[in-house]
Amino acid sequence: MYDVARLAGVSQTTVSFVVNNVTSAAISQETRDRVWAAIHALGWRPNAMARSLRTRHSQTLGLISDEVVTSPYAVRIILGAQEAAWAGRQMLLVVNTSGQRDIEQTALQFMLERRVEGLMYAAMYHHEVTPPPELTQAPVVLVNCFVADRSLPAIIPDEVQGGYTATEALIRRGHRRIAFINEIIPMPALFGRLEGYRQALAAYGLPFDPALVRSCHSNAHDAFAVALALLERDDRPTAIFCFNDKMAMGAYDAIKRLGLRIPQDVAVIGFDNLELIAAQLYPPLTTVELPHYEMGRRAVELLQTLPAGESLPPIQHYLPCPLIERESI
Amino acid sequence: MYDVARLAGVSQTTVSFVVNNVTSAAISQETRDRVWAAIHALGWRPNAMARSLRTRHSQTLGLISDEVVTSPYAVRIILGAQEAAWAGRQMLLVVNTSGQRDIEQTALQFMLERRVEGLMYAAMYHHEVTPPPELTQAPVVLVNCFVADRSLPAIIPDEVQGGYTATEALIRRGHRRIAFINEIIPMPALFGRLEGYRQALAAYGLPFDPALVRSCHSNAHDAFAVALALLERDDRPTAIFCFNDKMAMGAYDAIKRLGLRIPQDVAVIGFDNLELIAAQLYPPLTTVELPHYEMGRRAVELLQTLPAGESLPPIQHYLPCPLIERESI
DNA sequence: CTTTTCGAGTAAAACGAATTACTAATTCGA
DNA sequence: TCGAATTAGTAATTCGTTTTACTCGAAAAG
Repeated sequence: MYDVARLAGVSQTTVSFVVNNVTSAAISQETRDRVWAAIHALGWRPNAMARSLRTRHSQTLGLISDEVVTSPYAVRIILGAQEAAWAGRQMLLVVNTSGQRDIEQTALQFMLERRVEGLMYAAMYHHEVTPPPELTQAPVVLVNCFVADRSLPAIIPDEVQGGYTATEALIRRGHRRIAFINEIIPMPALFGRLEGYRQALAAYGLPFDPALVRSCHSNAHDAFAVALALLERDDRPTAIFCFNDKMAMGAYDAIKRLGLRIPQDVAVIGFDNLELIAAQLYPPLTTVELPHYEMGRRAVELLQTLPAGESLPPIQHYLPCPLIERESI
Repeated sequence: MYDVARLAGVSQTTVSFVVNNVTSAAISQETRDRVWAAIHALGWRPNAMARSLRTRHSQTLGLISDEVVTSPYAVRIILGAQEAAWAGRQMLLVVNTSGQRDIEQTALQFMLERRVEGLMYAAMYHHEVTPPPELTQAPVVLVNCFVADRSLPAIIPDEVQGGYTATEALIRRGHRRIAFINEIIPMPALFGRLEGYRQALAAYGLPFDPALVRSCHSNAHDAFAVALALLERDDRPTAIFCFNDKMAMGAYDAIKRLGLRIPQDVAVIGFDNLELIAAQLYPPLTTVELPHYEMGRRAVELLQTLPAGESLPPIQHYLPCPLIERESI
């Protein structure tokens, strides 16, 4: 900056004023032009560290994730966060901990040393977490996860509404016997979606038939077997709500194996909206989307609106899971 | 740091020496203990910006990607880069440009202002790129892409070897009539894999039959039609090499539709190793993996080994695409 | 004519560490 | 017993900016 000043024949202060467009300082247009010319001639570029040191603003947000980065399920959390950060002229510092506690700890230290202006702690799938206590040394928001006592702000998908939406979409298509192939490992999604399924049935005056609700591990292969069993009953369901798209893939196989057509004979609806599966299946799969992008975006926006020095109130933000209509129902 | 020094009854210099474990300075164990005690009592944490300003090391690498972050295809580039960066005590600054030129430009400025110690410019799929010229103001390496004149170092998958490996795997299983459903939009992968396919046939003394090589858009639906046509010939192939896993998904549908079995009647091999598809299909899909993780890792390692101030020689590093054996051949 | 007020800029003090060049006290070696 | 070496530490400078509190001359106001 001193070099630029010398070349432009002004003081370093003036260069700073020109670069930052400081309105309170009166600098003539002529001088501004000379300064900019000098800047370009020298190829000078401000040093963000010096600037941050002085202004005490790092313009940086930290994102610590267990596996989000790896998993196609939730990469969009990062994208949403990154685009929102970008809009606020901030950069995103990303660390994937692969679930290792020590990495998590160190990553947190690193980010705090870099004076991040906000922290996001994200999980690959919606579940309870126990983050390190230092997390609260910067404004923090949990993404796709929550702490047991709900003492930290969190952004999570509204699983109940998602289950309701999926079921309702089938009911509206005239289905009365709707099977639900659920996940078997206990997790919020399992309970929430089941609850939504029940609420939708109740809302439309349909009976809840326990025989139509099955559980298995959430992969195509296991769901194939369950769907087959379900479809070989005399009073087979006319629609299947699958806990996720991978299971829907298995259900497709079962339906085709029995020579039935989708959606004419059996409708299928999934959950997750994994483009790779949902859009590639034939017919394309109607599904409910987990609002990953939206969660990332909202998280950053919450952090950005925060007055300096304060932390976010421990509100649990439930984000809706929208219906993605394709051709399977 | 001054506060810590005061509490410990030493100078700020001493605190710095203790914190950084400076061996050239002789500080008694007793004093060290007192300093650490003061640090913990005050909850002091070094300020990375001040440190970087003074040391002129940002401990940061930048990763600019077009869509990598979004796409399940290549997220692993980031993971590989991040883990390698982590191993070198560096952090990764990630920006996804969504292919927009202006975002790319600004992101680059931001990163240069933050004095990144290295830059990676990554693409979602292997193709030619024209990055902004400022890219070379820091050591840079292209990942999964290259420039026309090969004047920048790049890390790219060895498509030819990949095509060869896939074809060879089928030949070794005894297949003699091997179809290849290729991508139709011109790109390095298309030409490379075809070349590998031809080389493998030649190496094993098999004739190249143009009738067995078809092209279509790389999605399940179009590949379904092509596979069907291929399998309805009198002299149908006993194996199909698909340009990618999505197309293999379509081939599976076609084979099952015709009542044929995989791999007994027709073997299928894919490319990409998209866990979501390859592992969920039945039978699980044997495929060739694009070394995304490895590319990210190698890129960072190249940057890390670089002496300060120098830039990498414009070597094009071809990384092998390993065979992932499952049950479809 | 003074006094104010502008306009156009400048000097100097932070920001929070790392680092260099010292000092003062002790120990060692012959 | 005296100079050299070692031990234990400190003062002051520096990194590259932002920002506050000036200055200095000219025009406007009274």
